[in-house]
Amino acid sequence: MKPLIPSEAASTAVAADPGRDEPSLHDEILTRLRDHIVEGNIADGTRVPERQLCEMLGISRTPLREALKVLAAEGLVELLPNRGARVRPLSERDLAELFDVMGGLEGLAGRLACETITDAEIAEIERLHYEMYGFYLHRDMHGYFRLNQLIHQKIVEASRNAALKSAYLSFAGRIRRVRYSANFARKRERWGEAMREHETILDALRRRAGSELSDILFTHLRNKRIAAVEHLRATQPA
Amino acid sequence: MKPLIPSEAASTAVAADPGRDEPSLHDEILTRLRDHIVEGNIADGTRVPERQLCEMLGISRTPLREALKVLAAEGLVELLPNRGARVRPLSERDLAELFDVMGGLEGLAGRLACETITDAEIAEIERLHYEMYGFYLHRDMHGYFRLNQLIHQKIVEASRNAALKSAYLSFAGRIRRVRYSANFARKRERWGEAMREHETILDALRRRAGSELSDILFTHLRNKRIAAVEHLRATQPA
DNA sequence: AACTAACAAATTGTATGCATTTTATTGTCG
DNA sequence: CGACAATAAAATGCATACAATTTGTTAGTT
Repeated sequence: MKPLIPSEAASTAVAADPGRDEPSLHDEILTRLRDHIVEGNIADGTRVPERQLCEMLGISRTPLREALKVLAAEGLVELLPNRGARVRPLSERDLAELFDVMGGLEGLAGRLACETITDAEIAEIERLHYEMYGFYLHRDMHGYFRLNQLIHQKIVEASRNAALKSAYLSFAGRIRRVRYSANFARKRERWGEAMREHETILDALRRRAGSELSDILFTHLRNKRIAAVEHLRATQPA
Repeated sequence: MKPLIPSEAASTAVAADPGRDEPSLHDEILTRLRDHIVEGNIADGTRVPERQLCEMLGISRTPLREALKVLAAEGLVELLPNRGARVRPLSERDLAELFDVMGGLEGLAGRLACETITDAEIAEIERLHYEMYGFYLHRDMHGYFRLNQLIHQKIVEASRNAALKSAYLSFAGRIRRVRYSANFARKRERWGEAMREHETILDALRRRAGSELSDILFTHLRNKRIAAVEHLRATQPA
């Protein structure tokens, strides 16, 4: 038999300790459903009966409904009164709004990052930047996109603000589907423009020019917004 | 059944479907619980058994648990694995982070507002500003605070971004308790400083200087943050 | 007397069942 | 032949019931 280790439990007596509870069984369902939606496995506006999702996930309706409520709060699904849940369709307007919010959050992240970022962190971002530049030169869109995401993520992390990071990830999830396809369909000139913008981002970051960086990041995202909305309009002629 | 006035803050998760009545019974519970927590009727970290809340709200556990999941997603409560829900305690760090995010969101709102705001809307905000100035001169803290909130809200609305507004209201709810008391405890010199900041806000808004307004609003909220954290430190000596 | 271990009560997590509302089908009328 | 209405099927919303985990209490041992 496995003996208990009493001293172990006694040593962990901290009250306000973040990152203690996470391996919850219920969160797994939520994550799976979220991923399933974010990855676009359910078409917009499709009515999905609860039973169907239940047997797909191998669970009962109760935890599923709890997860759906959360996803509705996150804005991923729509909960109509007595008519069930649908994947929330993203209108042009929605997409534009979400990109602007992302721009605001990234701008904030950049501003905050400038307050406390270390030389090592900047060096790391520089390294990613040049790696991304390599993908750009080789016209490797996939690699470029991956590094691009990573750089933005690093900036958000450098802000040292968990609430900001959480909100950022939530909004990022909502535009994920469109974001991918929009980037891949991006025009050549826009790509070069984006690359130049990234150079100014890095420059402002090096100088710890928070306010300036905030502006640049917002504008950067605004340009992405324009490209994304154009792409949506082209692929989904409403 | 008694008709309920749909709360503004509750619109976070609600589907805005045109031409559809949404007197959902479940949203009422969510709103009531949220208000009950935001207004500080439950002390931080208190473990509240579900049954107790059930009979308090006169419902069963199922809809209550769904509401708790949503509130957890909003960051108002903490859901520990098999140990139930607690009101999420706000540490100094949490408070500082939340204020910074609010600053970022308000800065974004100001920036966006400058793009499309009408003269009539600016005139309305000017009116509120001078009304607030009156309260300031009469040292009417309550009136000042009310108008202050209203002005910030008007700027957010002028951004014409529903996603931003929703996120803003959500974050505002999380710091509401502290925000009230912090404002009332505000030092005199800080009050005057805040009033001057509001004048620069109005000035930048009149000139539609988006980037500038963004900076000012962030700094304004940063100053509020400092006051709020000081207040929390004074009232809750950790 | 203090600490540990086992037991008991309570609480949470999940599943199932019933009432209400919505959606699909079918039969009738214009 | 098409549209409407009544009925049937299905899905949602809520409540209750059961299983698993946690917490509080008590007895035993060193």
